[in-house]
Amino acid sequence: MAPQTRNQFPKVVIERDSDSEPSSSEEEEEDQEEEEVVESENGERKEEALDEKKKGKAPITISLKKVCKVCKKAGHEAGFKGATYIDCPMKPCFLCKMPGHTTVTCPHRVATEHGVIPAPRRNTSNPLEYVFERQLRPGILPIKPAFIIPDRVNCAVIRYHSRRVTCLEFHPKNNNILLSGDKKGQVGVWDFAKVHEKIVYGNVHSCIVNNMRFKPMNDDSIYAASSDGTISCTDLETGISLSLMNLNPDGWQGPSSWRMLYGMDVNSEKGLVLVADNFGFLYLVDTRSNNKTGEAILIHKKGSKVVGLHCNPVQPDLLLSCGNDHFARIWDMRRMEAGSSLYNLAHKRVVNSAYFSPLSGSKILTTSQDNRLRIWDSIFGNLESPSREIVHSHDFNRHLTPFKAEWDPKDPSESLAVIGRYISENYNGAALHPIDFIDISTGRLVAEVMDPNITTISPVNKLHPRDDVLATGSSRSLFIWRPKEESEPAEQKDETKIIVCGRAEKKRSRKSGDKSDDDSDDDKFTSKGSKFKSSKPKWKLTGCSNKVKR
DNA sequence: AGCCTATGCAGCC
DNA sequence: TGGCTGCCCTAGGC
Repeated sequence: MAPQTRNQFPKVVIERDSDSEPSSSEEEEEDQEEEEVVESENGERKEEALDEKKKGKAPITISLKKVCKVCKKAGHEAGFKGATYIDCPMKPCFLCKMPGHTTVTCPHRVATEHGVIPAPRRNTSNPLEYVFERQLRPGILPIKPAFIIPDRVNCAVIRYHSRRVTCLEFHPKNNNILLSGDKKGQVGVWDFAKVHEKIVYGNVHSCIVNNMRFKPMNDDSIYAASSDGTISCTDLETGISLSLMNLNPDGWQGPSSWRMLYGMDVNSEKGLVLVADNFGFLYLVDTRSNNKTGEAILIHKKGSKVVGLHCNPVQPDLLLSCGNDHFARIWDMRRMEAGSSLYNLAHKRVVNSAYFSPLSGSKILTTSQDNRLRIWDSIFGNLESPSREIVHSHDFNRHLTPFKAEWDPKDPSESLAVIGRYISENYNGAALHPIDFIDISTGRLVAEVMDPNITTISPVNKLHPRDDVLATGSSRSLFIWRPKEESEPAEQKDETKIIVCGRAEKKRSRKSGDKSDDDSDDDKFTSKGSKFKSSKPKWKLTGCSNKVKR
């Protein structure tokens, strides 16, 4: 099956604020040439060589032996051809991990259904399930309303953070405030309605911010868990941060003792912040006294990282954890002790995230590094095996923030999830990594959302709790997506507002190494990173500087 | 344009 | 258990 070019980009072209672009006719010619090349490569290569000879081009012994960049063996090639990635046939499929075929011919890719492996429906006589079916199920809409997909970039801050974005959080009340944490330990507060209003607090943590949660009863403050081993509580107005817990009071004593905090959630009923570390332990912090309560509890394999914690939205006693020991585990908060989990949900690889469904709390959605999403339809039903597995490309890569499938908190049917895609696809000659909306009740790919300007992978995504808005963290940039307005001729309505921050971290020309008062260059945001021609990015760019407050 | 690097996990011994 | 090695689509600086 030949790789296909998919999707036409809407001509949502606004305006350029510069005349220094190369003339368009030139570019178009180049575009055509490139297309020819791509086409010929889809066909027979030998013919191509013959053609070359006919044309009289010097056939300098470009050895006919093709050497694969991936496995180094001769006879075939792998890697990018234009915007299409050709797999090495010697490796198992990059998507589903099964041998015998490559990604291009993977059944999970060819099928629009994205590949669902249904689990056998077992009859259970579990009384809890009966209660669930009687009492909770009627509250969940049997007919799904049409999904509304935010599929158009409304505004963005390019290179907002100085390192890649690791987590996002919407403000619980103020609809236009987005928080973002980064790998360097900084926290951004952005008002995306007043696009220019934004700040980055530089002194919150000393390395990766792994999770943020708003403080219940005081939505001016956030908790953050970091790989520096501390939980912070930061005032969003002032940026003043206090540390609730420090697991490395003696500083760096080597990697075998350095504790990092990953999973975090707040249980407001119990007045607790729950955090877990890279050695398998859970810690509880009282939100009133800001002090650790009780002893650390081993909740995953000793020495393994616990990457996610989630409190059930309707049953405050239920906790869900997941981690590098390939398990997601369900706990009863009333009796937390090592080995006392209610259920252990097995995965083939590391579990990047595990979330209860946002409204009923009765479903579980997990993202695992084996390129599969797993869904358990009812926590009161049979939990021995997932109800469905959905093959989806979200491989682990040490340089990327781990992918996490996130529920749409507004979907009354609790069936829409969003997750970034790792593998790229050829969209009009550009290799782009879309953000996928998946109906987890069927495995159907509802929408793949992308923009020719975003050439980087988007592992961090969050759907707005009230509005039809998607926030994306991709590399160091943030994007806000809204639904395309059908009624308007997309042409001019609603300019896409893009703010481009400093080109890069400033050289430490000044003693402090701080760049807070520098004016950063307003350079173009183009798809510079892309090796491929793409539809021309034509967003109007607004230059500005990025304030980092320390 | 092309090299370099940060640094997570798995699999091997 | 621990140390070492290798890794299929990174991103961005130099």
